[in-house]
Amino acid sequence: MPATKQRSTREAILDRAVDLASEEGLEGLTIGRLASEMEMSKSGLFGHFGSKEELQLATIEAASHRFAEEVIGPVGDQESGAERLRGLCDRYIGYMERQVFPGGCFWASVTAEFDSRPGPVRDAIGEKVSAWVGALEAEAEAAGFDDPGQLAFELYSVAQGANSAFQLFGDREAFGRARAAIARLLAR
Amino acid sequence: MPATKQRSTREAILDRAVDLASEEGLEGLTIGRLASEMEMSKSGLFGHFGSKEELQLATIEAASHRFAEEVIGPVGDQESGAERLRGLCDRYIGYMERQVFPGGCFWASVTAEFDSRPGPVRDAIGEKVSAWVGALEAEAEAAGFDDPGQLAFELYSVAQGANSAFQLFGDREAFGRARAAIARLLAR
DNA sequence: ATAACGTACGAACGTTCGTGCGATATTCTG
DNA sequence: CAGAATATCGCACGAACGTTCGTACGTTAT
Repeated sequence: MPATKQRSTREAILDRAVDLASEEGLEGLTIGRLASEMEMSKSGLFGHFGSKEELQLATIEAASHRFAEEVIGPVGDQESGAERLRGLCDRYIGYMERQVFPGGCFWASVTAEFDSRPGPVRDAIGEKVSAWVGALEAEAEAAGFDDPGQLAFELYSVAQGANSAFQLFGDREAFGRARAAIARLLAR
Repeated sequence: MPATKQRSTREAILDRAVDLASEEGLEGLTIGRLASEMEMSKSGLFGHFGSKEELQLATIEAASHRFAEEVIGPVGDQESGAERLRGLCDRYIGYMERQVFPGGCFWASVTAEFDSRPGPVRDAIGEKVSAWVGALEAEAEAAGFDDPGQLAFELYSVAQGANSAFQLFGDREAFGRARAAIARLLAR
């Protein structure tokens, strides 16, 4: 079963790539380093992707899957609207708190890295982030908030702030602050 | 006047370095590229700093000066407390909106880049950011808010969110959202 | 049996990185 | 005006970067 073997190798690479990129960035994610961590040759690993950019794009895709599994999937059984919105926010903060990615929120890292570098990588990041904020907004709308876009923006901001404070200062208190802010926002 | 000449060259270098770093990051800030943009030799430029890390630290210092000039200085004549806090927030959002740094908020960029890399550079960034958030908190306290730390965290978060949305999506509306959120926070 | 394919390898390419060394030009000091 | 100090230069280095090459080993298909 070569297809299986291939895919599992590729997936193992990407699993590690996502962790590495969350700490070192998508540019700091180096083929040589990734290869040595996977105990592969550079060329063997490189063959799975064909270019560094393809590796970066595949890494973004893999991170998106992990994010969906950790944050969106678990609230699938909750009713759309206020309840699911609360669940999403809960999982969102929890995902940062237990460091699903070792370098903190993957999207915070790579957004800051690529927001001044136009190209396919930046576009791919933008699509993922936009889809996530859009999901928050959609639930806010279903919950009947009168300015869902504003609410989604603030929820996203507060989560970003908590991630930043935790990653830079190790300040776990930031998660409590974020939850308090979110609770107040959702209670309006 | 050699000291003057030296310092002005060094300052000119750092002025460009700060702009470059806000777009490419402190690691992407490369001595070769910086030298060619300054129309200097690599070694000539390198002599001013002695190591890349020293260049990074000096760049952080220069960015801090520019930030202080643009955001903190202009509100010096306002009365401490609610008035100055409002002024600081105003200048804070304005500083992002008119892109004092071409890559957006310098601190947002370098924080995300270095928050997983312990060392003197990360420490220097942490001190600057902490001083800024501390300043917000101090004004919040002077203004009589009952949880200044929480307020400072939320103000900082919302500004971060606006910067992120603007840099990634070019979404200027985010500044309006940020101002609305801030106004609501300050009116409590 | 043999042809084709997927996967991995080691070696090398050209480029860029940060960093040193010695020489030259400019400027300040006595 | 002589000499010390400073600023800048060209050049070279070793390492790491992304990428390409030719090759070898299994597995699958013919």
